[in-house]
Amino acid sequence: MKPDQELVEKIRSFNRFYTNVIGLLDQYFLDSPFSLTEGRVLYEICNTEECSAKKIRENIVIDEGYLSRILESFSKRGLIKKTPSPKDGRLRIIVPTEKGKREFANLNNNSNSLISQLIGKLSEEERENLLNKMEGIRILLEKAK
Amino acid sequence: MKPDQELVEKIRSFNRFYTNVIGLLDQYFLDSPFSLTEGRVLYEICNTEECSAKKIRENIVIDEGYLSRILESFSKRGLIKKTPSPKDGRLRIIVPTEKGKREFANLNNNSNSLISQLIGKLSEEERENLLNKMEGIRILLEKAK
DNA sequence: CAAAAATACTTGACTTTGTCAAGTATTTTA
DNA sequence: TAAAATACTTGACAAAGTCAAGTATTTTTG
Repeated sequence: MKPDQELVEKIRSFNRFYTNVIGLLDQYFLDSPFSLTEGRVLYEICNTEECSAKKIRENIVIDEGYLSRILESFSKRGLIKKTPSPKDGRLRIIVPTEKGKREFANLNNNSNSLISQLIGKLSEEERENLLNKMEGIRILLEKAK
Repeated sequence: MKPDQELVEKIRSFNRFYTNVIGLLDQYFLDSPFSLTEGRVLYEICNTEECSAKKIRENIVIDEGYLSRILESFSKRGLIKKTPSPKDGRLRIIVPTEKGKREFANLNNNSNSLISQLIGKLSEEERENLLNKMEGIRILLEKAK
């Protein structure tokens, strides 16, 4: 086995493990009015200045038509307002309504409480430790890009 | 903001980041004859002694009927052999064929090369560092369960 | 400046993926 | 030994995602 091969296998093992962790944490979508993808879209809408479908697609990989329909559904549900950009008539500026913001906050709370649960049994020190490792991984992987 | 709230938010941020990493690494399924779920099932089949649908469902969350159909399709594609267990006639023992093993190895190679690519720009020291952090996270989260 | 190309979004038709519930065969329990 | 439980299968359906053509607007270019 090449020296690297073992490392790669261990990283894959971690990925399988962490895929499960994420899967568990995503359970909060089950009793929400949103699918996972809708949740991600809503996240982008609530965290992007001058949001548009174009900008959303810069951040998440999603089919243009599919996204268009999700936005249409959000609009019908009263979660967002779409208005043509005055600067560029091709763009639709997307703004969350109060209701949209509320539902997003709700979703966040549910997600947060699952995470709180996950780290519930860890001591303060262990939690810091966990976060340090996470941030370390991020720095390394971002560097590697 | 509660002291924990900030930590939770940072963990979520890492999760979003890592979801993307995993998404990128899962691209290797795109030009394979398997869907992501099929890949996971095949993984279980190739890594479980006396494998059966029951055992697969102990390791991955999947609808019983859906799994049954995936296994049926694997069988038709000549990737596995299903035979009733002599010990318990309700169970079907699943064994990968040579072809199944080959295709699984193939899938692994593709996945491995994407990971190699991911860590390609890291030094030996950084790689070890990365793995240490991953294993640290796993230990912490498994402890927290 | 007008025609062509590109961009942003929408829509229709379709495939894939996943779910739910009822059904069959076998084993375990009472 | 009848009833309940388990392991798997099947049919009908719903949700999620993809592909390609179409519309409106803007940018590029000869």
